[in-house]
Amino acid sequence: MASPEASSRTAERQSSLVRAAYGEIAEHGFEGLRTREVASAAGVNVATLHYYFPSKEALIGAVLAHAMQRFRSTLNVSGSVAEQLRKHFDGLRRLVRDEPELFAVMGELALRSARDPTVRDLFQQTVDVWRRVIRGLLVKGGKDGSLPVPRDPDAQASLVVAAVMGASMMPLGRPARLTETFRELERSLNLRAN
Amino acid sequence: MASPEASSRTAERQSSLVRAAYGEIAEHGFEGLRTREVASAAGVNVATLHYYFPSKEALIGAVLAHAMQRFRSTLNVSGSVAEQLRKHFDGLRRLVRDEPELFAVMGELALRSARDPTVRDLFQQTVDVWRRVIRGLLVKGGKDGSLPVPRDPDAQASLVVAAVMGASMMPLGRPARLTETFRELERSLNLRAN
DNA sequence: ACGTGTGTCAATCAACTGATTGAGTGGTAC
DNA sequence: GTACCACTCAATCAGTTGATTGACACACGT
Repeated sequence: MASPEASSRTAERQSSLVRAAYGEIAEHGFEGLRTREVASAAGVNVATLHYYFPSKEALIGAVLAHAMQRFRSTLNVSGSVAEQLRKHFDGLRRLVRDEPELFAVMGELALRSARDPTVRDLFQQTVDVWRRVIRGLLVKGGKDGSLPVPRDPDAQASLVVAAVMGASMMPLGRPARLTETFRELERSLNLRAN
Repeated sequence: MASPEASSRTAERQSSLVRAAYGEIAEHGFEGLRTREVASAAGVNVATLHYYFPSKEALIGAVLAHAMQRFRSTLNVSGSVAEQLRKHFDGLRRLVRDEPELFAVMGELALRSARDPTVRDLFQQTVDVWRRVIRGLLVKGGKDGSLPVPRDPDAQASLVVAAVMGASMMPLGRPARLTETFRELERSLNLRAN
């Protein structure tokens, strides 16, 4: 044990490498992810990267965990049911605006999840939690009368998840499309008057 | 000119290489696309591939055109407006079931379109045509009374596009999710009674 | 002063990748 | 038969990639 801050220093270096990899993936995709570039962006040597992460895959695993945790943090909201749903959408809107890289990375992870079991497990689990939260809110809103009783809460939740993923993780043209999609989604859930 | 079928033989070889590349992308993504594998899957030498396509990028361009044309072919439907929309969704469902590789490839192309201008142009254009077709049907259905007059046809069309892309191009868990999403989408457009 | 463990780097390795080369092969025209 | 053509291949090239190596620097306990 060299010093008391040794572990925190290690954690910081790892975090800096993960953030660098995160940015590289957002910019170039997995296809263009190079350990040299990651190390360089983090301001260290390639060997240093391999000192903290035994392999490229281990680094990707850390990026995966980081992205999923980042996304899950948007699921914690409070208030009445309708309010929670509105807040959830507002939070997503803000996240898309302020941190578009997160969705670029999540899109890459989504496609990779079809081939990489490690990615699939955590990614699918996160999406599943997300869908259950939405489903739960819809059902709860139907019970307390703040929303119409849902005929098919599973299907509604699936639609929300699919639409948000499609709109945010794939480049669909002008950003106006994203706004429209969110607006219509809220209408279809009776969260909007107009 | 060696023989009258020389050009058709060339076209066939090119097509076979494109289909091979198509399958490779569906299976391994752009990240795992190797010219050697494509040539091998098509049963020819790497040099033969480069005889028909000057570069890997040219091959990708051909795959792009092939995928987009394949998708556009689902947009041609006939009948009353509501019927056209229903047929459109049925066609999409069938395509997802019978040709899932198409959507895997389109997902890869969608992400790549953020970085590759060539891909972006054709891909965005295709998505745009798609959205306009849906929007047009919704408006027309409102006019002839077969559908409710849409408050915001642009937003509705955007929601459909986003939801279908999210549900079909990204692995969202069990296939039931896809069925649910389509069902709810049809409900939100008043194409379903229940 | 000395030894030890942590962290960092330039240099290098083996494997891989897109692309090219030169030598053919078989068919066609004359 | 021979000159020419489209086509194919094994072998190879140059550049890239993830990962490793050996040397070195620094802090700290003794």
